[in-house]
Amino acid sequence: MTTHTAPAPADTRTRIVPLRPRPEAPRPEQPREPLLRDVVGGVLRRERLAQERTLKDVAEAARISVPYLSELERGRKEASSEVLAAAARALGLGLGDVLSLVQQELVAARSTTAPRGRTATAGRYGGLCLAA
Amino acid sequence: MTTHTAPAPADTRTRIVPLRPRPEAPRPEQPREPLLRDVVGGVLRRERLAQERTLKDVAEAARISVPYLSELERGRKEASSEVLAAAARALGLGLGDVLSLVQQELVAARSTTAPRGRTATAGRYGGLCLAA
DNA sequence: GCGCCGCTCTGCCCTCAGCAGAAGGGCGCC
DNA sequence: GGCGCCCTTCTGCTGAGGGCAGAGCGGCGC
Repeated sequence: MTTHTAPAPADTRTRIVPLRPRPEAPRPEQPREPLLRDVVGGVLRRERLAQERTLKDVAEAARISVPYLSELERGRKEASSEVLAAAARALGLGLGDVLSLVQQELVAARSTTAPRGRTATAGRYGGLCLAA
Repeated sequence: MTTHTAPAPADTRTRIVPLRPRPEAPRPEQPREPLLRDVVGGVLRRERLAQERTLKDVAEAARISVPYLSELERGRKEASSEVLAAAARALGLGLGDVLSLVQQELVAARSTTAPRGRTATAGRYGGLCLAA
């Protein structure tokens, strides 16, 4: 069963030209990236509090139940695309806004967790500066 | 370290200082923001193709089944936090990278869909320019 | 004390995430 | 020309978990 057939990389079937350098660090043990739903939940809660609104208020605006919104904010349930959009909307935000905030937190968390933390991350796609 | 006048930034649990003007356009109708899972799927597929890799390859790296990865890329199934992280990782990206790309697509889509489209969106949190 | 308000915990049901198996479709090989 | 391989997508199935109604708990005004 061993690699008798060889790596045989040259399956030249495809010739799409510009290959991006496939990341070949298989598992260099990047410890823990925070779980997305936690970060999203945190953002939602922070925004809600910043607006001084209650779970009930936002939940109704988003057409979801109060306990469920609570669970989302605490990162205990996974928000589907529709629910997330509704919740964001209820806070007067777009998906893009929420994602911005989430990203900021991810970056912040990473820099504290691994101060020299660099993945392929920012460098490549980095410069997205969306202005008004 | 207790700046006693200022709302100490020391902890995340900051006192919510300024109430943000609650968004009071309740919900007239903002017609269609693209569904998150579609955008995410598109990003995953594009990245995979850019690396010239197959579903099988990436699926194995992410420890998920091939058909399921296909569904994710096509936006037919919702990706949980863990699965999304695994898929991103399998492509050599972090969550932040994926979110960046997703956000870019959202912005792009919006500008085509609603050329004058402005929500509370970009203005407020706009300037996240993450550099190296 | 008592009731209200805001949040969280407890089950419950039914959708859907996630997968094994097999069916298209394209290209190389004999 | 046919055969077979590879990548992808479709078809059911099962168990996990999304989403909710209802009750429980601490705080504050009366």
